[in-house]
Amino acid sequence: MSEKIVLIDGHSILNRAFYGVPDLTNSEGMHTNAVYGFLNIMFKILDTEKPEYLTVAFDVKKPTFRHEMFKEYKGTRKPMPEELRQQVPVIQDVLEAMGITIVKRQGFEADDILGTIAKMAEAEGKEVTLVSGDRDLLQLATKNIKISIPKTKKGGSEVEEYHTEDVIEKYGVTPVQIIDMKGLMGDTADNIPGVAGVGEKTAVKILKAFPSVEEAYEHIEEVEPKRARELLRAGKDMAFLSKKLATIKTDCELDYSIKDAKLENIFTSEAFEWIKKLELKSLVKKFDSEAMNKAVERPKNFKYLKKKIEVKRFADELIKDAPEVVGVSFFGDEWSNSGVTKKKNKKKSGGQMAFVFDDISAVSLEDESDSTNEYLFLGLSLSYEKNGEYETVSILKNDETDGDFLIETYKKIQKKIPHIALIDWKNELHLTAVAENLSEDREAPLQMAFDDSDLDRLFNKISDVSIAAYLINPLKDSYGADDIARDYLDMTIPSYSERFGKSRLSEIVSEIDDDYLRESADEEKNVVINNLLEYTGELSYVAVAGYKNLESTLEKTGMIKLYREVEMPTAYFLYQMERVGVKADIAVLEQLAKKLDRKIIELESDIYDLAGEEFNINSPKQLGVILFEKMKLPFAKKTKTGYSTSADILEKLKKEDPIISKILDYRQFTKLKSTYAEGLAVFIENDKRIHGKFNQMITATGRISSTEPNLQNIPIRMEMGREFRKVFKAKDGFVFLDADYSQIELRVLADMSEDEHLIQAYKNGDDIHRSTASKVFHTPFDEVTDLQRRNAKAVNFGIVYGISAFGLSQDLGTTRKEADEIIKKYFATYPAIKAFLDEKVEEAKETGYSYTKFGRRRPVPEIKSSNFMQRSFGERIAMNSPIQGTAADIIKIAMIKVARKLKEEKLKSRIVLQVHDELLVETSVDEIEKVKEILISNMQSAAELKVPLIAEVEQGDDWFEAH
DNA sequence: GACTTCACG
DNA sequence: ACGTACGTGAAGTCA
Repeated sequence: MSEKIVLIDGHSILNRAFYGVPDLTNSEGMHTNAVYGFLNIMFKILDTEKPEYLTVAFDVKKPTFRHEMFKEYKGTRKPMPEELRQQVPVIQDVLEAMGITIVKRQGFEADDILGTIAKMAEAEGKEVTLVSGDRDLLQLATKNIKISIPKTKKGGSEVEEYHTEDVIEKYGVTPVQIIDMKGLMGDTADNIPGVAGVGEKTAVKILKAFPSVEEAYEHIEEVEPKRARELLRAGKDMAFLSKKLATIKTDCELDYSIKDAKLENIFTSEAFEWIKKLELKSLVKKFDSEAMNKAVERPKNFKYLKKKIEVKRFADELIKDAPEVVGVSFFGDEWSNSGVTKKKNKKKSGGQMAFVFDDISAVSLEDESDSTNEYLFLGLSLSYEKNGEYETVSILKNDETDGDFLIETYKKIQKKIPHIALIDWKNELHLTAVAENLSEDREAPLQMAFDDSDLDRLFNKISDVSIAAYLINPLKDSYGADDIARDYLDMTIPSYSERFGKSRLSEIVSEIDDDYLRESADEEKNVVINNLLEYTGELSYVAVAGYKNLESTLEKTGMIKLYREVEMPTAYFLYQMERVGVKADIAVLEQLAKKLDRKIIELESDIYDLAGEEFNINSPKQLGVILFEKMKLPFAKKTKTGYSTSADILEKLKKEDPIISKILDYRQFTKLKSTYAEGLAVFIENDKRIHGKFNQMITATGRISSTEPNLQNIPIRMEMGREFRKVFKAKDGFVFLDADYSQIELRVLADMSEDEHLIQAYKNGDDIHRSTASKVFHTPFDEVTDLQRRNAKAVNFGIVYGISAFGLSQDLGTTRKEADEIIKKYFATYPAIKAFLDEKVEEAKETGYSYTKFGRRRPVPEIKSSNFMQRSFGERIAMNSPIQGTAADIIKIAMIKVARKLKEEKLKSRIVLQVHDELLVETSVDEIEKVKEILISNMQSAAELKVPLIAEVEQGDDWFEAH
């Protein structure tokens, strides 16, 4: 058996993959579909061919000789779409990471390179498989050179294969004659002109009689039919030029030798990194665990301390050495007390955060006495530089080295070390609190582990690399140790799930704990122990090794101030807010649930009666069939995977049939019951409070998000739903003060756009929507109608969202044309706003980012898309993000100012919720006036805008009353 | 796990 | 011609 070589036409296959695979992007907005398709095709070919050698050829985007000759023909070609162009260097990097030989040579076309190598290989007696998406290469087919053309058909891909005889069978000419064919008939795809008037039929006829174009012209008198003869005569120059253009060269001078293209293991760890970065999850399986775990470069010098005395000695020495910075990680599990499976964050994929979020349907492991503990502390790791190298020490919590002891040790170290680097400080604060057994007193969440007597000092001392990475790119979906290592240390470390699968860290620890202490572990256990300790060590190692790079990037991008003065304090006060929680009255919740239940049951039977049968009302699919097929209601308006039954569609059908309003009510009530009545109940802990999470590293714009449960979407707009705000109560001796900003986003717009009209209106304290209506519709201020005001309000919202005529028309219930008119009038009235929005779009196009007033940035990759819809989306993002993001910055600043003031004044009042433009403060009755003043003054002075920043405060015993 | 729907700012 | 408002999270259905 002779050896095999596979040659791939890089651009052609990438192109085919791009158009054959639906658009895919990773979490950063990188397009990956072409890369994904390319790799799939390549893997499939390698699987079937099992070659010894592999080479991929690419064109270089510079005019080559052959390009030069017919660039006037190729000049008409459409440029490559941006989404594809981005992927060209990526696939080359991936292939390189796989150790695959890539040939791209200035001055040569990929076709010519492939032709040359194919002939070279054939001459060496090898079997050649040439993979390309188009048929240009068929001329190279011989009995040793096979042309493979992958076809992307639904339900899997097929490959068309051509040796000499296959070409003859299909085209009626030999491979070599394909060149002559093209000389005669041309090739529209390649813009080869051919002889005018000669098509496939004639060309084949001629080439049946004469083996080549040259011979046909030599015996031109014998060419039949006569018409063809005349055409040939007229187009002689074209025929020869075309043939030349169509000829693939096989004698290029390449600095290439086949033995260098020897195919080795392509599933390298470098390639695995790429696959993870691109988030091509289905390809991950192809990499064996060896490739996954074999690091390019791995942290080393791991130590594990077990005895108290060892730890003490270590701490003393560390303090004596006094490194500038130490990486620290408190590790453990987050856990739930409710016995109910908590929902995980939807947005997680490849990497995970340092701690495991897993369900706890199983009986809790230990420590049942204190079921209010949300977190389980398991140990501590420290990492620092010594003699030019990093050393890392892990200590598991055990009977000797218990929580108190470890906290004491850490406190000692922290006091003497100027700088601490860590991953996800907020999480770590929770774990230190647990380690200290602060759980008894959650309302005084001042932890011993961190000296918070001087907050400025604290915020400057701590570096949270996760937050830094979020600021640098807020589009990622996780900022765990593995992510930081990959993105900033150029290092591969396994993610949590790669190491431990779905097990919780506490399970791993309890498995090995005793043996680890006794040093009596067998081989197998040692693997587990090492795995665990490596993992825990990496948490602090990555923090200390990565923080410099991250912080210098923050400096370069102008975000260091935002990081130090906004994000780090935010992390700290969010921790405090989570720890304090908000009181929830389960009795109110149960009452509401009962009320809803009664209504739901009633509605349900009414709906069945009206429909004439029972069905699942919650199934849009079944509902659609009932409404639009069985009941034949008109306007089965929208479809995607069926009929749309969304509220705005149903709303329009209300007068058609009484069933519609019943369904709308049913929807509303079941939503309230499942999401709020039942949903909230499971989160009420033993202290009668809900300790939701406020995530700082989720949103693209800088807002905070709320989960488990989401406390930022408690109903308010509908009467019935609004009742749920009565669940949230201030504890005894306290009331709620609820402070919210008035139209913060529009005020930010006024400030950033510097529009005089808007600024003046705000300075006057005018009703802003009325003012807009008055100006846009040329109506005296006092004569503005309700409709005009409503329309103006919708436009103001639209502006903030990144206006589009269609979106506005949807909202107003008018035509696109009318909406367009209104927008035109608006921009005529407020030219500075128009200029501002245009400028933001331009800026995003030029820099790739949107920026807030405080320097926070958001990448907008969509804005360069060749797809109209995507690009428009990018433009709206570019208009909205600076506004929404700046408002988010402002409320973060306000929150920090308020929380600091409460602390400085040693008040008992605490912020318990943040809802984007609102702060809810559980206020001690004796502090009401003071806190009111603190809220208003600090919120209003959070930013210097060109318009007044207004905050309004209300008071109540529950959230219903206070808002 | 994708898709719909709907709660909030 | 394209088919939408910006930013989130949770629950339910269905394959």
